[in-house]
Amino acid sequence: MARMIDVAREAGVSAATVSRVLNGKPVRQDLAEAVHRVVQELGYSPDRTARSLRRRHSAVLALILPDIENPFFTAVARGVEDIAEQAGYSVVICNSDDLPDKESRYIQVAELENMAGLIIAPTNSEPSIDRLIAKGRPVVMIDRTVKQNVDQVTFDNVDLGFRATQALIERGCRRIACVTGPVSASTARDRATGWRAAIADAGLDAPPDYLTHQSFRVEGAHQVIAQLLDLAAPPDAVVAANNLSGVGVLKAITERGIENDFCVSVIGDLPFVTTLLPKVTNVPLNPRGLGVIAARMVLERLTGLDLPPRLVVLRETASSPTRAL
Amino acid sequence: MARMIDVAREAGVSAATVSRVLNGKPVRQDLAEAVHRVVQELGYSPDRTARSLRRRHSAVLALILPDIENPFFTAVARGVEDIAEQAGYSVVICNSDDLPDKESRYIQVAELENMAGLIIAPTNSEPSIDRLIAKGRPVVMIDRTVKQNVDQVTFDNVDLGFRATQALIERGCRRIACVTGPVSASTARDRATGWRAAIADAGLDAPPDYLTHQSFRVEGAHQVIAQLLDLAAPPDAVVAANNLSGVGVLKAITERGIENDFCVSVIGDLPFVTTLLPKVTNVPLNPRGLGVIAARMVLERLTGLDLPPRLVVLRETASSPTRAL
DNA sequence: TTGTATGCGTTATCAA
DNA sequence: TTGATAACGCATACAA
Repeated sequence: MARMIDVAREAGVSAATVSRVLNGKPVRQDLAEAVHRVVQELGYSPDRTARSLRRRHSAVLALILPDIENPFFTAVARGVEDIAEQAGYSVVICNSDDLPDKESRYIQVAELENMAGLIIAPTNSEPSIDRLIAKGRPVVMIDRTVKQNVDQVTFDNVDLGFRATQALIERGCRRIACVTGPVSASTARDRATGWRAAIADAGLDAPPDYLTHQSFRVEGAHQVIAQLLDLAAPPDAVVAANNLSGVGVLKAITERGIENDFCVSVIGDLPFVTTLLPKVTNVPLNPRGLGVIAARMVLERLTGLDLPPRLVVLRETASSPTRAL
Repeated sequence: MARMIDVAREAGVSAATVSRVLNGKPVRQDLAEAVHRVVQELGYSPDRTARSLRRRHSAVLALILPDIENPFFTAVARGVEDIAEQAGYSVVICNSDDLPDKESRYIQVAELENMAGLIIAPTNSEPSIDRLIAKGRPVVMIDRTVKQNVDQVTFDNVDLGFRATQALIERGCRRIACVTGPVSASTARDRATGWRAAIADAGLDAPPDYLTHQSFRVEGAHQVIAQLLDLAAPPDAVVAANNLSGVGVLKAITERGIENDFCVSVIGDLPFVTTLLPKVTNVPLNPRGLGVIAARMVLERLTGLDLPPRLVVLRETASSPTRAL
């Protein structure tokens, strides 16, 4: 493997000059050209580890996700990767499984591996990012918000919950339940708040039983529907607060054979829906865009932007919920 | 940030001794204990970058996948991550998009970042892994095979194609088409071979038009079905060679309203199928297991196993295709 | 067994 | 602007 010193010797300059050429620092024209030529000849490329050791961080961004098997988050990952790649960064995707401990461990890994920046869809209410911040590493929270004063990108989740519920009300539903995610997730709480607001706005009523917190996965929602339907006054519709909850709800009502008598409104896009489900509405989201924006924010910080932390709220432009498929 | 030298001073030993303690090399009992205590006190942990620079590789495994948005591959990733994590390795997931150039670039990144090992679901017929191999980095190919003499883990794809087709024949289908993936993927070729063998075995016939190569994604399969159905002698059934092809096929026939007159057999598991699709059979796979085995192979090599490259073929134990859902 | 001294490949500092 | 040299933090050959 060619090293910088080899290039230097071959080009008749010092290693320092090679380094300067490679990093776009001012160097005499002819020397720079000579260096470039030799770099080509030898197929030289700098050792990233050594570079990291000096620069105190490596060209890797960490992306910590609560569920790598949720297409919403793989779409986020795609957005992050696309932007990061353009800028010469790789992306480490870590799966926290919505477990605070696992998330903490990955944050530590990001620190110990000297990763350049970190994007987290947080599970902890206050992820321990102080040391990373102290080291000047950009950290951006996505999807779910935290109280810490740090860059964040999120959707307008109260509004999402409101619109998803409103769609059901417009269809004539009157007893609308809400299947949302873990209380630890701000998205789950905020979307439920929107649901409650829409109910109140319409002068409707919802018993406490109608609000259920689950994991944001298929199984949780699948199971909870059974309980909802067994209530003395069962709902005639449900708001599923994320895509996988939506899948779980649809699975449950299809199994019961009531898919034509029960309305479902899903926040997000149903993944790989293969058949037309007439009574399903959804509020589309743009997870890839979320990733793109978060990645850009990290890169901005890396290139020296020194502004106070920002909170970016993505307001979907779609004026009304659209059909699935 | 505490450094090794700080620990050494505090414990009254040299940095070399601290290093030895941390790496399990023989050190006098009391000194080792002192070091451990100080490590605790200071919350010290070694700088991974510096360690990488010395060890010539870092505690990161790269996993290059052709489509991070395909649940089959996220399940593979999960298997890899679970095993890698136990062994103290992080996993970098890279998305090649089935583009040879992008794959090559990521292989280069893995080399330049001094990653400890590499797992690839290859797109190139012969990925350029020579330099990595020369550096002693374990490389394992998964899912798709290559001609190179390197560790590989794959399914018995000919058999999968055979069984998927056989299931349709048993149902009484006679004109069975095959929607498979790009010719560059051995899985796509082998499953088609199995399809052909099953057809021949049953004394049936399939015109050349019945074999179609597409990207292994929803859209390709979705579009090709239109062409198949417009043939003079259209098929009455189709084998979809992977999960996303299956989704595409189901989408197409549902749109045409012929979902009850057309049989589909899918190799792999349909992701997030929300409604019962009566005429769909599938041959289940275990992508997570694939990832687990590949990760174990990499770790074995990392801990010094010096055997010739192995080819592991996973034979599913399920004796007959099972229903979707 | 321990410590000293050196090297890993790069970038930052400083003097020329 | 350039080059020599000193870090960066760790691991190992060698000497003690």
